[in-house]
Amino acid sequence: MKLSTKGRYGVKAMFDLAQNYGSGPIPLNTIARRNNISEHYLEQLIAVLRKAGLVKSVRGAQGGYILNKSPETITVGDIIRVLEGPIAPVDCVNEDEPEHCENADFCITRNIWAKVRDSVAQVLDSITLKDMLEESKNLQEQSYMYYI
Amino acid sequence: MKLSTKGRYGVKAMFDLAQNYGSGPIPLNTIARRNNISEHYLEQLIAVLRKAGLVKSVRGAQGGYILNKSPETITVGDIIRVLEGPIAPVDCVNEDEPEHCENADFCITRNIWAKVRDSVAQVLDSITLKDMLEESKNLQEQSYMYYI
DNA sequence: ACGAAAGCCGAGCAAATCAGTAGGAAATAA
DNA sequence: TTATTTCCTACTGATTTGCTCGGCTTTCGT
Repeated sequence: MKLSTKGRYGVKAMFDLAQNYGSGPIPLNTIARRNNISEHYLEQLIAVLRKAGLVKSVRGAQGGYILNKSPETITVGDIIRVLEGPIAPVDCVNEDEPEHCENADFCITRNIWAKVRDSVAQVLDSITLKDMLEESKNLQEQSYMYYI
Repeated sequence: MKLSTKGRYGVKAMFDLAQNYGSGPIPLNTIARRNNISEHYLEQLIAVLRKAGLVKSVRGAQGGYILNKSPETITVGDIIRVLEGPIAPVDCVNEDEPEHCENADFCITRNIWAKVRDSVAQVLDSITLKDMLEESKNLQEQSYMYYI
C-alpha cells in the first residue's frame, strides 16, 4: 500500500507550479532543485503530466512548465491517477476496467478493497492544489506567530 | 497504491479460518485449494500470521491452523499490518516509526498522505472477521432469494 | 547568426520486491 | 510405522523502481 516516488514527486512538482502560477514558465531544474528531486527523473514524470494535459511546456531559453489549468481545478487525485494509474488496492476493483473475476458476486474481500479504494479516492479527489496553497499560507502564518 | 498478494491471500485465508472457527484445525492445503493459492506460498504467509499470534498451529496428522482469537476480535487491519507492514502511503507518515524528515513541519504533501493513511486505517480497522462472516451470510441469503 | 538555456526522447541499469518453487526435517495421529 | 501435516531455509525468474546517460531540438538574448 505504498505510493511510489512517481506520485509523491509529481504532487510536489505540481504544488511547486501552483505556488508559481501566473509567474510564467518555471524551468524543470528549478523545480527539481527546490524539491530535492533528480532532474532527469522528474523530466520523465512531467512528460506524463504534460501528455495528460495537466501542465504545458514552453520550449527554449526562458522556457519551462506552467499549470495547464488553475490550481482550484486540479486535484491530488488527478495527479496520482496520471502517474500511478487508477486508484485500486487490487485490480478487481480497478476504477476504469476492473479485472474480471468470476467470483466477484460472492467475493467478500472484494467489497473491502472497494471500500478502501473509495475512501482513498474520496480523500485525494477532495484536495485541490488551491487547498494546498491555502494550507501552506496558514502554516506560514503560524510559523510567523511562533517567532513573535 | 497496490496491495500485494500477501495481504490479499492473508485476508482470504483468515476469512476461511473464521468460517471454520470452532471446527478444529484446518490443514493448509485445504485452505490453499479452496482459495486458489499456492500452498507453499501460503505457508510462508501463515508463518508470519502465526508468529504475530493471529493463528495457532497444530502439528502432525489431522493438524492444521486455528484462529488464535475469536473472529470478532480480529480486524482486517490487524492482518494487513502483519503481512504488509504498517499502513502508510509514504514512510514519513508511518504509523510506527515515521521516517525522519526535517521538513515535516512545513511539508504540505505530508498532511495529505497522513489523511490517506488515516482513511485507509479507519476502513480496515472497522472490519472484523465476524463482520465478514455476517456479510457472507447476507450474500448467501440474497443468492437463495434469487433462485426462488 | 550564435551560444546558452531550456525541453524532448530513448536506452540502459542496479537494486529491490514479488510471487512463487524446491526440498527436506520434525511432529503427531491412526 | 506410515501417512499426514507443520516448519524451515534457500533459490529463482519476472517485474518494478528509481534512477543515469547521452544526444537532439527549440528558442531567447545579444
